[in-house]
Amino acid sequence: MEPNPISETIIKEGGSSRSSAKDVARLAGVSTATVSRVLNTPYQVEEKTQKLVRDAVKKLHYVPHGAARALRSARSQMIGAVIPSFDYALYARMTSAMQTALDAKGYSVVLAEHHYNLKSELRTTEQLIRHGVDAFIFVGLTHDAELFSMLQNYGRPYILTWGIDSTGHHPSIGFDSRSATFDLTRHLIDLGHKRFGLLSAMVNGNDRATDRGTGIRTALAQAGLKLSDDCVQYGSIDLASAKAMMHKILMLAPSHRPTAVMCTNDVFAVGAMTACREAGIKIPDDMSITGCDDTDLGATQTPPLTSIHTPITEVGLAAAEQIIARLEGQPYKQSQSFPYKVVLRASVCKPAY
Amino acid sequence: MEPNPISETIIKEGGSSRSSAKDVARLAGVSTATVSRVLNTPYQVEEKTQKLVRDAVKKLHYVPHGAARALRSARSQMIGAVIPSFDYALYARMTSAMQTALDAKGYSVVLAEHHYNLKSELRTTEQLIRHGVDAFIFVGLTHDAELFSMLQNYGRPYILTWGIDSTGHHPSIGFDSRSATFDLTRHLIDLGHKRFGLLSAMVNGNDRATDRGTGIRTALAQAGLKLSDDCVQYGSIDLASAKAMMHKILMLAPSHRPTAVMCTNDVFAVGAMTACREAGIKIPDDMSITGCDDTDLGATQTPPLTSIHTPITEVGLAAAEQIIARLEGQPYKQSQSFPYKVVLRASVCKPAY
DNA sequence: CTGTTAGCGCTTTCAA
DNA sequence: TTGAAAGCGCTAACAG
Repeated sequence: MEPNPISETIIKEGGSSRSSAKDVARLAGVSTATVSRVLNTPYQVEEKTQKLVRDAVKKLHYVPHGAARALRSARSQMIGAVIPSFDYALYARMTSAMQTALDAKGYSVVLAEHHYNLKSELRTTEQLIRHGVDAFIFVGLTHDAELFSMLQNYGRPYILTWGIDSTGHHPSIGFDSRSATFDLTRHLIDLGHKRFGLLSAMVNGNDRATDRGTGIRTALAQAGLKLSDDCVQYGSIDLASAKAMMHKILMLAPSHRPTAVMCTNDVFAVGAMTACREAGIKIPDDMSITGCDDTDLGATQTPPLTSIHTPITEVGLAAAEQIIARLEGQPYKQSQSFPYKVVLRASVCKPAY
Repeated sequence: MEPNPISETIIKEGGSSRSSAKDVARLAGVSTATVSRVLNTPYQVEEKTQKLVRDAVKKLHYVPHGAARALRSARSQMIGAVIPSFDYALYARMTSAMQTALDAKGYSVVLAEHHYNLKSELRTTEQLIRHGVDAFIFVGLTHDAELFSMLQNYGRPYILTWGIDSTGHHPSIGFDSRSATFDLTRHLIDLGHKRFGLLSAMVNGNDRATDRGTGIRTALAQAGLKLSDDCVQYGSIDLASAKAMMHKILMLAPSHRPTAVMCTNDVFAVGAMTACREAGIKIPDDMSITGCDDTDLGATQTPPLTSIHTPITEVGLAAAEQIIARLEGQPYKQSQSFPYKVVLRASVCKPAY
């Protein structure tokens, strides 16, 4: 008996192994090229043939092989998001916004954290390039120099977020952190505060924290004030570390102790509030406290935290749109700035004299 | 003049386009097969040759082409994490834990959200399969039936998290939500509460919310109590929605109004606290409130929120380890359960009579 | 509008 | 221990 080609087809249909374009082509009675066309450039194929192919695709549960497509077309449809940390609500929210926008256009998000370490960011990005990621979104303007040469070398478009690159070297989407904290500091100065404290994220390679600090110092300097060294604490972004930092400030002699403590993020501010509560220090009467990023964590405190609303969803969406525009050769803006908003709440008031 | 093959090599070295195994082979004076061996099975290559190749790799900044490798070896080293939402702190934290563990083993995490929609989860997973993702981590036990057949069809290993599959059909890593809320409810009953309220996430396809509700109802039933319909509210997981839900409950006649409101997550609980504050209802004296997941958001409230500490970092790490074990054919446990912990804080007390 | 053919960059036999 | 050569599944160029 001759082997029957039809029975082979039938076996394939029921089989549980992955079906290929070849299988679809055979079932539909066309060539693999036509299968590819139906999926990628359907307008080049006759309606009737399309239906034939689509039916076969459905029947076989055919899903094109991404790696093969990526290899052939040099495009993987994957965007890398390289983020400092997932545990900070705003980074998570930005990623979420990006993912939604990219998913809608058929791109997938490949995710990596670098835990505020620029060398780790470099290594991780290299990994992603190796995995075939087409383009990148980074947080912040400061990065390892090698990062940019690597991206250039592999022809990978990228966008920096959370800041605006005034040198114009890199495409960027963000907001003016410096001016935001400047404004907020002015407000505290206007209330009559003279002695300030600062809880800051480690500034090493973290331009968001650096800029936020700079905005504060600039405003103080203009008012003839300054931050004394023992009123400035640096730490990692978690509540325990924030409490410890604030505790140190509360140990200062009352005549030295700040009447307002500003924080480069809401987590620090909430940790500071907790430390004050535990020490019996009243907020805002004995101590004014401000945060940054306007998270739910801060907004729901008692009293609610004064903060700066950063336009992070907008940044995430814009970054997604722009990276697609670059990838698809459409026009795009070199840099975009979104407005922040100072949100005054009951965690600040005039200093007690 | 003859074209000079050496100058061609020199040009390649300085060029900015991506270098391939061929380029490395040429520079090292070996074949591409040897380049591949040095990178993947170095013990098969003589030390001296290895050095030659590695030097060339460094000089050319060679990074293997992931798609080509994936195509040839049918493994992309990418793990898909399909998560309900990034905006919920605990999912972000789990993803973070997974990413750290997977990154250490050379795997990348590809991320997707489905916004609590199982059909969207199915579509998104198909996308990821198409992109060549090797294996998957999902949240929850309830999924579209087609999801499992698709995974089977494409031979993709997966793990369900945040729950324990008692049927043994699917590998799972999680904790016993039902028993956790049962315990907490018992505590409130012991305090003397008789009228309960519940703020729950939409239970449609969300087994975490379903189980949490079941635990509560079971404990109440055992004590001869029940949830009256107008004391149960369903909504999406954000503060505004939570406040609105709690507001409805506060509108009930005082004789009908619950003395304790339990929530299937901390966001709801904090929204409920806010609503109470705005309505002048004292917590815990006039109203006891409980959450679930023990987030910073709840723990830093005034008064601090009673909640359930869910072992989510452990789940994330274990899921990462297990998925690698499956992928690499090592032994693994079919299902793992981690202990939760009820965390009693000042947001609950005896009911006022 | 559709089929044929070549080849993306790598890994993996098979031979030497 | 190494090289030559085949081919993973797909898309793009070229014919027809």
